[in-house]
Amino acid sequence: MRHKKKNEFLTEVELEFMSVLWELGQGNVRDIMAGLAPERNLAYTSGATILRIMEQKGFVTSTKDGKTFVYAPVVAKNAYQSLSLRDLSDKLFDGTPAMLVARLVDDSGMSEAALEEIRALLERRLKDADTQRDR
Amino acid sequence: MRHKKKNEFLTEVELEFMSVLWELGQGNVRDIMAGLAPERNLAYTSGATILRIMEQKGFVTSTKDGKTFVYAPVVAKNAYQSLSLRDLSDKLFDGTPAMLVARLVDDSGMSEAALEEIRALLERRLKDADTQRDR
DNA sequence: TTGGAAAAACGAAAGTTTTCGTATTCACTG
DNA sequence: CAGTGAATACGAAAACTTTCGTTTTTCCAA
Repeated sequence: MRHKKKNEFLTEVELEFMSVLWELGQGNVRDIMAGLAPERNLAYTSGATILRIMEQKGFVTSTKDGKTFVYAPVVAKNAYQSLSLRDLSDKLFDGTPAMLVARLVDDSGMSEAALEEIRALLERRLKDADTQRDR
Repeated sequence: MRHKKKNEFLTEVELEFMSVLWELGQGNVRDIMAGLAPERNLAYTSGATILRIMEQKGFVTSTKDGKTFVYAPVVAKNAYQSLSLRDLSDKLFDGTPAMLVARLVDDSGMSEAALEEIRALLERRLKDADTQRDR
């Protein structure tokens, strides 16, 4: 017998929907389905079901506009990005984010400009840390 | 009706097993199960089934040692890391790896040491790029 | 050579995900 | 105020995941 596991992660389809919702800020079933990939042919009721489930799981909330539900994200995209990165780092990079960046930099063909940008970001971040420590 | 999707990604449990296998290089069912988290109590037959399925899916190969299967990874850890990063970047960071790193660095959970490590890495990478360009 | 231990083969059960059909509810208009 | 079109509610089917029990095979030691 398996015990029910509570998962803080979105499923594949849920992530599709949530991505649109992050983009829109909020929307009803039709709004959100309109934002999916065009080749995605999903029955209206399927979309409604997915959003209902997402609300059950606590990923979105809804308010009523007339008879229609308007959904909004509960989890911010930033927060979910962080969560996902921590998860990936733990599971696949021995919990060492530096290794993750190394792999990414080694094979994503990042432009020199992009690398510079990241380095600048790091320096700013490190300076902040110093300031904190020395205070 | 859903159409059968071929997934190049490991499931949760498969990743647990594969991680051990990457560590060991190769191993039989007992070897691999011994490498799982200690609190993981899994029947022997479960482990055997998981590895059989992983072989069906093409994630591992096996050779026989007497009556025992010895499994080895087909996909290298590096390659799988890259695949996973590309996937995450595509799905959650608009296909922009720099944004991924930015989020990682902004994430307050990172130690100063880890930040330093990443900066060192980037600097090395940038110097390499310069060397390439100036040649 | 054979009996027993260990491994493999197989199937099945329970949970999750994805999809959609049918039934019901609801708001508005004629 | 009833009818209709749109939305929700609900359940169920199909695929996939995770786990394990039972049966079969296989090696080897007494």
